[in-house]
Amino acid sequence: MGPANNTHSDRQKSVEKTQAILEGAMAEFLAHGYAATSMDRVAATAGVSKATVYSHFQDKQRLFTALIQRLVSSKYKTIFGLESDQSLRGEPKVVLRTIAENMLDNIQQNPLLLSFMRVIVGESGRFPSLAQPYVQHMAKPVLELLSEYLGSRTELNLTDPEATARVFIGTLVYYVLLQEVMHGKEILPMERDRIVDTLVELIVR
Amino acid sequence: MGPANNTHSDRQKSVEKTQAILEGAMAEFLAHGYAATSMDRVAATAGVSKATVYSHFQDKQRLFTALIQRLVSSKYKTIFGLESDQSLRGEPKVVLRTIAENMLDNIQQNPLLLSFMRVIVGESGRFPSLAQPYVQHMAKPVLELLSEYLGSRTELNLTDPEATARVFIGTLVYYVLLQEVMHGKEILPMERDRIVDTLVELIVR
DNA sequence: GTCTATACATCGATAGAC
DNA sequence: GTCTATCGATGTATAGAC
Repeated sequence: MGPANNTHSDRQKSVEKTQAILEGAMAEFLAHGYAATSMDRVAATAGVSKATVYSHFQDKQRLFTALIQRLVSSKYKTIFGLESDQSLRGEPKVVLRTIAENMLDNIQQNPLLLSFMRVIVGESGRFPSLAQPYVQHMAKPVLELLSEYLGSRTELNLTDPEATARVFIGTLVYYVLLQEVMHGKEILPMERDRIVDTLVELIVR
Repeated sequence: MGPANNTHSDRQKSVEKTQAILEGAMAEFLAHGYAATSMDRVAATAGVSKATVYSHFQDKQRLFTALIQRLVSSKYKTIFGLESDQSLRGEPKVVLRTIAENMLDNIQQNPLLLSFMRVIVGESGRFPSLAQPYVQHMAKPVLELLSEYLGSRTELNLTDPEATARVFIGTLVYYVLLQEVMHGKEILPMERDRIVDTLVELIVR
């Protein structure tokens, strides 16, 4: 299976290379951010030459943009474990606890998500065109689904379900941000159960 | 004791240059992040030569570190408007609302704080030695002061004041992060009064 | 202490062979 | 389509004059 063994379609090989380039780009950009990542390292990690990278993506900005948009619109939708409405059955107390624990589990078991948070926040100044898809396709669906749920459970007597959803998600995001992303775990320890307990207790009663 | 009162002390001039360099470094690093900032631009913005920058700070990393530590340990302590306990008098409902509004005011009227958030989060992977002072000197004092306050107001009947403080601060930080830092204002509008109202209503009752 | 000039490495991007 | 080799620009850091 050498490079000269292309008896049939080169187009098929091309899409494989595209995938390899995107995977190399993911590893490098998530590890080092946009500016500190070189196209040489992307090419090396992808296992192709630099010229091949440029034949698939016009320049560094477009490669970075393509990567982030791909991450935002497909794979990472499952961050919050909130894809379907199937998980919304049961007592609100249990449902909310499950949502919170799923979200924290997914992040804790996937270190790339921490890198993704660093990059998407760190580059939001120079790449507002990437921050907005993040808001549109990751934050918005989660907040809307949770708002809808909180509003539908009239027994909770919430005066502002949308704002309450922000409290819920915001508390969890800040917890991960402080403990994991900013390495605050040792300096400012806090068991995650205390966060989840408090959140559920404040909202459900 | 003015800076012009030195007949021929070069040591006095040196500290002025040091200050100029740090100001130039602040403008550049906060605007472009660590990797995308060049020492040439820092020198130009500071109004000195590049060699002078290197005579005051050994290398780029140490300049960046010195800048961030300075920002963390002095100026930006007032972010949350929570320096003294004087603002903690009155009904909890009023006190909590005031704290939240002060914090949001300070951030909204100081765009450099948004840049600071982008940089401190974005570089937290490669500079854990900077993220930790941030936790130590900025997040921790605020959380501890608020925890102490929430715990002292026994009429609130809070089962976990520390975790409740995390809910409070986390909601506000996430609100700023989503609306301002990540440019979510237009896509996902939310009046800040709704956030503050909901937060106060959940905690005080 | 501060400057100008420069050494040396690495960057993004491209040309030309196959 | 993919490679090797390379260009021009720019980066960090330093040498030497004053």
